[in-house]
Amino acid sequence: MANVRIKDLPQHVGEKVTISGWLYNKRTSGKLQFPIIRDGSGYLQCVVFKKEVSPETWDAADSVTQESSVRVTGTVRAEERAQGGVELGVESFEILGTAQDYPITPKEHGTAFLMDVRHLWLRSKNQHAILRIRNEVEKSIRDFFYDRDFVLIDSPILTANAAEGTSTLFETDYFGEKAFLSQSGQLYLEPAAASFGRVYCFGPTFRAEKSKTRRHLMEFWMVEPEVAFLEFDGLQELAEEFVEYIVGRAMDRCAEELKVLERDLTRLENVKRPFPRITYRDAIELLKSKGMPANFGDDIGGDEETVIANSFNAPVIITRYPAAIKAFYMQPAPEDESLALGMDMIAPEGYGEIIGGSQRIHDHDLLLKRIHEHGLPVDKFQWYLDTRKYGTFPHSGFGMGIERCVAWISGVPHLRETIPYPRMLNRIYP
RNA sequence: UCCGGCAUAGCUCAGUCGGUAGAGCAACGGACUGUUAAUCCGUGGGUCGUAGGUUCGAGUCCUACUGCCGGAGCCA
Repeated sequence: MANVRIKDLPQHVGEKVTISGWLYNKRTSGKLQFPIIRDGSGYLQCVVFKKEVSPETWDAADSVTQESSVRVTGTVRAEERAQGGVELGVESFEILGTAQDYPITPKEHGTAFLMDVRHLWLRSKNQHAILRIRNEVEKSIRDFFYDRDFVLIDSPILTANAAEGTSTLFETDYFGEKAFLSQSGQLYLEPAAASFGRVYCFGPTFRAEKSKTRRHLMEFWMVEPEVAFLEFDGLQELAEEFVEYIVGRAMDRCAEELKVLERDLTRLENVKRPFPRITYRDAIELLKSKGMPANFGDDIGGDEETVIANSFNAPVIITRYPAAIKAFYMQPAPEDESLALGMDMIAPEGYGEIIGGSQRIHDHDLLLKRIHEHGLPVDKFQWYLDTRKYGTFPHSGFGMGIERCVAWISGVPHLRETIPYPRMLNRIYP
């Protein structure tokens, strides 16, 4: 008999089916047992009456332990008392693999312990819900760009040079030469934009910074669109449309998961265009008015971001930063060339910067000057300068961190739960 | 790298003034024919992170170290 997925059972009421999965929990009452099975698609209450089954089936259901794998056959029936509205009247119950002393119990645990057993923690209800939301976010990102005629350009992970010359990179050996794990695909996308007009990359990125906060991972996923002939205002519109779309998709298609996580949906319903936009100068004034120590020219730190985010209901776009505190490739603002046409999008509720983007310098000589000013090795950037040498064009792009986005949508406080196997300071196992 | 905190049963924790190690959950045994984190009765389970010091006596006080957690910086 073919397996049926638990989520499809309401369409099989009255039929005899076989379910394969793992024992989530079990409640017993003498000659009656209620094993709860999960199969990845849902949870199913099974009912085993001693007098209705063989001694072998009874013993199997009686002795089965939490998280053992099982195959159960029985008749589906509608039952109000069961979660999900259906239950399975068991005829046969078979243990495929016994789980001996499963470490995660239905009671509370600390995150240090849970991270040690991350490979098992993935089975838990909340983790399952978070990773399903991540799955939906990743699919909606691909749909968004595919539907708008963007071409996916997979950027290299092994690179010869530090993209922005700022962050600390993981170093590895490349047949006797130094190589680094990529911290951004952007520089590789700009030339590709001259081939397709609209491109994006989506993959893992690596930062060797010894960050120890809930907003940081050593290995995280980033999506980076890059658009030819798109200028600064259009870039902000693209970022807004993108974020509104992703949040909307998650609310549409992950309602069940958001409910499991007890996410306050009113916070997500506010994510509608246009988002509030303020300049860096306004942001500094706002911080001062809230009594924060902030001066023009300072970087906006985590605490400051949260204060700004809490002043608005939707994600906030901050624009026109001092060029001195931003990356070398950002286009100067036309009205004041000490400002850069860079934008950050700050998520609400203290989740921090989810998007960073800019219009790129397209003038060859200005870009060369900036490379010199930042002390970067010109020879390593020759290929990057070529985009400005052979038919240059104004262009813009941004990067969005997937984990921060998923953490915000899911309402989980720490990034480590939004990626299946987080790489953090002092943690590369499992 | 810097600042703060924590380390006791498989897990989450309590442990008073320094005087022979405790609870809940999990595991195991038993009772129970509609349970919803089922309930009830019982059993087993410990090198108190490591090393040193003070003391008649240290889980408890002191020192160092290790590990972990949270935050800062950096950033997405």
